[in-house]
Amino acid sequence: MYTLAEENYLKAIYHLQQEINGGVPTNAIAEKLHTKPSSATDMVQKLADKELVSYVRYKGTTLSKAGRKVAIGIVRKHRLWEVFLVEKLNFQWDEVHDIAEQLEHVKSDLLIDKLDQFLDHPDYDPHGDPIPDKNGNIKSADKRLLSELSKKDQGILVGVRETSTEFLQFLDKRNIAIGTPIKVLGKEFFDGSMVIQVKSEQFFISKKIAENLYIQI
Amino acid sequence: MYTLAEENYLKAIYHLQQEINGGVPTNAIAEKLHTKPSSATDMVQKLADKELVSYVRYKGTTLSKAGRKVAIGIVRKHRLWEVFLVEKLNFQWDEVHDIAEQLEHVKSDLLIDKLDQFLDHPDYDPHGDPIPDKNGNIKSADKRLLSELSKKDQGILVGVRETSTEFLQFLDKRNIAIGTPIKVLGKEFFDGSMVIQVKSEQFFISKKIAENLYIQI
DNA sequence: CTTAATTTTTAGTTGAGGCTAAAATAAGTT
DNA sequence: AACTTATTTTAGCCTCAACTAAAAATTAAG
Repeated sequence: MYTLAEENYLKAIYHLQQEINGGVPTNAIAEKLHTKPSSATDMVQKLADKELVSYVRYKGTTLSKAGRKVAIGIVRKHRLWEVFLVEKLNFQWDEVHDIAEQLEHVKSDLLIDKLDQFLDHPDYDPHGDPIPDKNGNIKSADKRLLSELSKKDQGILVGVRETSTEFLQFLDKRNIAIGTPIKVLGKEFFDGSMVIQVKSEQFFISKKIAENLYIQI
Repeated sequence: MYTLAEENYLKAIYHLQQEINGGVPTNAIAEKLHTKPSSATDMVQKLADKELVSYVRYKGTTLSKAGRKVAIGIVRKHRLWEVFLVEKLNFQWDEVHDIAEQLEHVKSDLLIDKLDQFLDHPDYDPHGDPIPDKNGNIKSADKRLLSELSKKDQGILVGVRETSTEFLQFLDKRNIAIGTPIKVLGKEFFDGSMVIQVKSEQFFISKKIAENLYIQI
């Protein structure tokens, strides 16, 4: 069994690997976990001793096969609990992250099996992120960032990259949710801002917003 | 907020106070938490500093009002989660204790409110223990131990004192569950053993068994 | 290609929560 | 009352996972 801290580090490294190619920098890990670089160095060295990551001084950290397995297990639990909170307990999608962050560390394989069954084996969590199956396989839809689309492109919102309350409520306020069709009406080369069509309304959005929305064409 | 260890100590002291009159002995706390007496001394001193218990050297520990409030909060969470596990996820009543022991430490008042609502405000957990309400009030049925009854007394099983897998499976095997009517057919003065009638069957049970079954007459 | 800035690591502390071994107090017995 | 036994506490130490301050390695800039 792994400690709370170990699980959190492995999960953080896993998520950072999705965004960065090559080894994950120690500072990036520290920042994600709101801790100091020296603490992160300490922990990745311990994880390397346990063969959960491979770590080269000054070069960064990558998950080993065993480490990835642990990380994906945590991600699976996190996302299943999020579905539970939204679908069964009627939480809003912007309220569930912190609670799922606690629930994901509860240890019982049987519990997760039964929860998965109770929720009818969902494929995606409330933010559109895929839920790994029992064996760690992840359905990866070929989505892309809204910011990468061009004028006249259109598709369906299938996920969000940011899950902060502020961002999710920004979307709620504009009636933008997972499954909502979105069309690019215009794109400004200078700053990457866009005008998009959402149902019968048009919105101006900054590049920063567009970089946090995943669209399936 | 309280640490995991603090919560566990407060809960243990709470449960021990139900069984013992006067201050709870340090050794009893240590035994309940599978830790050493010296560790227990350490912790109760810290809890006393925080005014969660009152502690007198060599005399024992009792919960303060604040400490009791915390303990009852944990008990409420534990029992609600047990109901969830049995009613919604189809766990057996002997499987839920360890998992609830983890879930009880998840911190979110809103979560517990919503869980309580989802479960339709249950009054008792799967072992027949009352679930404290949001304000810490507990419905106390006037139950008594089967071992205290005499020949020809009868009543309904409303709770169990032990919650170990072994004991609960012992009951399952004999089709004895919460709500089952039980009648004392005979009682041996020498060792406190009994013969009881359960539905159409009769069982011989030792004093130890009878001391762990709560009956409402 | 040397210096400056940045990133990362090392060394040494801290606090929580355990432990062992030894000392102190309380309780029970002659 | 004195001695034995059981309980409880103290003292000192350990591990985990954080921290600060200082050193070292890497990268960027002049």
